[in-house]
Amino acid sequence: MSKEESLRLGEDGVGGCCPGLLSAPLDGDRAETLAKVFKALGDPVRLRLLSMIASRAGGEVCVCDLTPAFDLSQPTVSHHLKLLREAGLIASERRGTWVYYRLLPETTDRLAATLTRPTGELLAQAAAEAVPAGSAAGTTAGAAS
Amino acid sequence: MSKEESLRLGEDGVGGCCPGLLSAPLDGDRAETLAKVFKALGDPVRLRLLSMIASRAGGEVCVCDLTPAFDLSQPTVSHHLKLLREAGLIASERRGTWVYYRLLPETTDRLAATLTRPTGELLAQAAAEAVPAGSAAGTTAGAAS
DNA sequence: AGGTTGCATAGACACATCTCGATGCAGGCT
DNA sequence: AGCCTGCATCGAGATGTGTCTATGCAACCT
Repeated sequence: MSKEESLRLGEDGVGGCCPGLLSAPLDGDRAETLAKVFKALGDPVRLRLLSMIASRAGGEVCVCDLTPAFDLSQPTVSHHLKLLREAGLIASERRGTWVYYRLLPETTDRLAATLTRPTGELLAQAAAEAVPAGSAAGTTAGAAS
Repeated sequence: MSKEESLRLGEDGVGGCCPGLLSAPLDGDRAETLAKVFKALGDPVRLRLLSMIASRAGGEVCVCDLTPAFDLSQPTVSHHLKLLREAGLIASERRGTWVYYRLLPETTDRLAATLTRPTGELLAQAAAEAVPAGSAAGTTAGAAS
């Protein structure tokens, strides 16, 4: 359990190197890696689990608190936790009888960065919204047929 | 096609109202809605499609440019585009013979916000990283066994 | 009109995923 | 030791997903 094969999004996701989804075409390998993390988030049960873990005051939640919060069997909840763990979104630690889960914020931070548009576009949009309409007729290149 | 049932993440995702995944436990309905969008991102082909669309200079891409970029049949690419559309991530418009897709940045913006930690935690972590270790022994409540 | 091209839809099939009950294993009790 | 509790893993069954070929529809071009 200690030697889990959890995902690494690559150190380059946030630091300014790799531009994220929205600014460059994204090669196949990175797409594959990213897809695994998004797939882990693509289930309402896992989203609620992650949310419960992340929003906990102490930063940790006992599985014994998570399981009864769902209308699912204990093995099913355990299965979902495993997927979140393998996606690198959470980590677990056993202390005595109980197992505690905590968020790995690096991963969610990197995901958020991946979904964030380059600053240039944000500025452009802000400008476009500031000047409602009318004066800008033809700003988006030549859309004429 | 114009009356698609694409998802709305709710106007509250970003404006400061709803706190995102990581700061409050996330009720079942919101989890369900969010999961659909993440599920749409949980496939490498769709990630690459979204990336190609989002990073295009003019903001639009013709399907005729997307399809040959993949080692997949035309209906398969069309299917993936449909899922991205139904998730509210992209929109399509037909002009003459060709169909053009463009990013809906509101959705990715909201997703990024959903994955962003509340500012308090960011500050706390920045502080923790600034002061490497040693002086702070016991800042995280009582984790002592 | 007839033919051609671009894209979407329909139906089918292989494979993955979600869920469960049964079982295993670690740690704490009496 | 023996038992009980908390969590993980196993194997099975139902459902969902990704992909294909075949087909349909819209727009353009003789």
